[in-house]
Amino acid sequence: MTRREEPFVPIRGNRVKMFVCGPTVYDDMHLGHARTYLAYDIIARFLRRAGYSLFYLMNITDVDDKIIQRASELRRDPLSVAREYERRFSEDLESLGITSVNLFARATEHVEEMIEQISVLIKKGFAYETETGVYYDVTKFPHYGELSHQDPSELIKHRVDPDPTKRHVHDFALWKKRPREEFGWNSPWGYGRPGWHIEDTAITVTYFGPTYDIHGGAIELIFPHHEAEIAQAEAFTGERPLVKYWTHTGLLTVDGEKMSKSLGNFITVREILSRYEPGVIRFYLASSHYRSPIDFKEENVAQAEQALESLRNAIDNLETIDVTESVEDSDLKFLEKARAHREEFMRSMCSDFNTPSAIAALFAFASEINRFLEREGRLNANVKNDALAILHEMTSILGIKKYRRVTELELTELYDLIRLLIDVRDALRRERKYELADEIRGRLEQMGIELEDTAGGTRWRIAGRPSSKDDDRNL
RNA sequence: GCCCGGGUGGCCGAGCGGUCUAGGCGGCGGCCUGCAGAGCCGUUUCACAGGGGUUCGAAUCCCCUCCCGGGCUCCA
Repeated sequence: MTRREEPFVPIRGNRVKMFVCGPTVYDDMHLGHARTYLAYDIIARFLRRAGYSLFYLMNITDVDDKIIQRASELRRDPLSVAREYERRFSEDLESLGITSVNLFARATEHVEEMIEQISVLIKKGFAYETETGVYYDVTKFPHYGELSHQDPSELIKHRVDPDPTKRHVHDFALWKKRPREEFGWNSPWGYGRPGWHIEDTAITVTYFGPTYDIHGGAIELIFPHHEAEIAQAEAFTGERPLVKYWTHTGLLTVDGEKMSKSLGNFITVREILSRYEPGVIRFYLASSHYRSPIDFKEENVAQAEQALESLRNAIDNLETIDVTESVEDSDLKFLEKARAHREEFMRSMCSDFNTPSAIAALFAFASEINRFLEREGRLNANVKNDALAILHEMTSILGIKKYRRVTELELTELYDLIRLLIDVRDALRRERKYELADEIRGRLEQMGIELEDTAGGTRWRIAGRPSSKDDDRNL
């Protein structure tokens, strides 16, 4: 509300309640959506890692004009269309590694609560009924517009003609009366369906009560949606604030224009994931601060891919470094540096979840590893484990650890076979029979298997994918 | 019309009053390597839309201007 960064103090102990505006399930998720959900996924991972007990709630808008329109185009039942896209949404979240949401709450399963809230709002004089529906009288709520710095009387521009039965043009619908043949519910005000804004307050008040810690969503929702949420909830419960910390993600644009369904300039998560692995997309999006706008260019994704690869090379280097029992001064120094990089990483994340700055700390660590390896060529075993744990902590907050999507190749026989070829080739190399050795490497490469000779032995990997030794099930 | 953002070196992108440089990608040169890859070292001339101010000192604060985007239907 203050538009400033403020110290984060949860309402109760170390418990944090976070709500993020979820999707309207009538089409597939695109990169713009991914940007927002990814930002909150990282925030959630970080808060948990920082010791907070976080409950992350997201709504699913499964009743809405667009779904109904879509359903009628397809001549299908709106609810089945909603369920289908909800399922696809979950699949997309999963493939992006967005696993931090505790509970998804469907609008259609909270209609009772919405009706109750609307009844109370009418009783308290904040809402009124007309022949077309029930509306919230924004003049009754003095704080309306405070979050987005809007003066209601200045909101004069309308791209759609306001409903003529409303008292004020900016009053918003709580309940829309609709004919029987449409998808809807019975209510004290007749058959119809709820307005869009009421579902979130019904859901958050149900699960979180009158006030909670963090509310997330994209900046485009700040007005009127979030204003409406505040007006509804605070009028209903009589308590304020509804939310202690409001956060808004910046928009993803394409050629300077907002990526959106209506403009048709969107690229779906499924599409982009057919070309890049999830870690790359996560890294790309995390390379900008969550509040900043991002102008999408595929070449920048490719840039991110390069950057991520060099980071992962450093991780590989640390994982495969030779270990010794002895502890050298340089080992201790290295560990000290590793801890300092971790501190820097966490400090960045504490500063309004500054992922780009946190990533810089990660690169500093990577460079530390490579330089140490170059200089020392070995590392104490315990120090190595500690350093790897630190690295794991950092990469798992961002969710950019390596993915293993080569399940068809997980057959140990195949692994053994590749290893055999590598061993044979190494023998040839020792005998300086480079032509044959290079032919083996070349042929394997044609098959999509890349070899890389290092001081610690030959590594291999599936082209464009993380190295074989990586086994990441916990992203 | 009103309310918000944003404009940083070839590209991406932090910083938002002062210390030495953010960081990355790309380019170039070198080292290492049988070669390749990876890595390391160096380099890519004094970057901050423009103009005024405030200040000992501004990319960072104030004012004005320009450009781009978002909101005031629905939209992450």
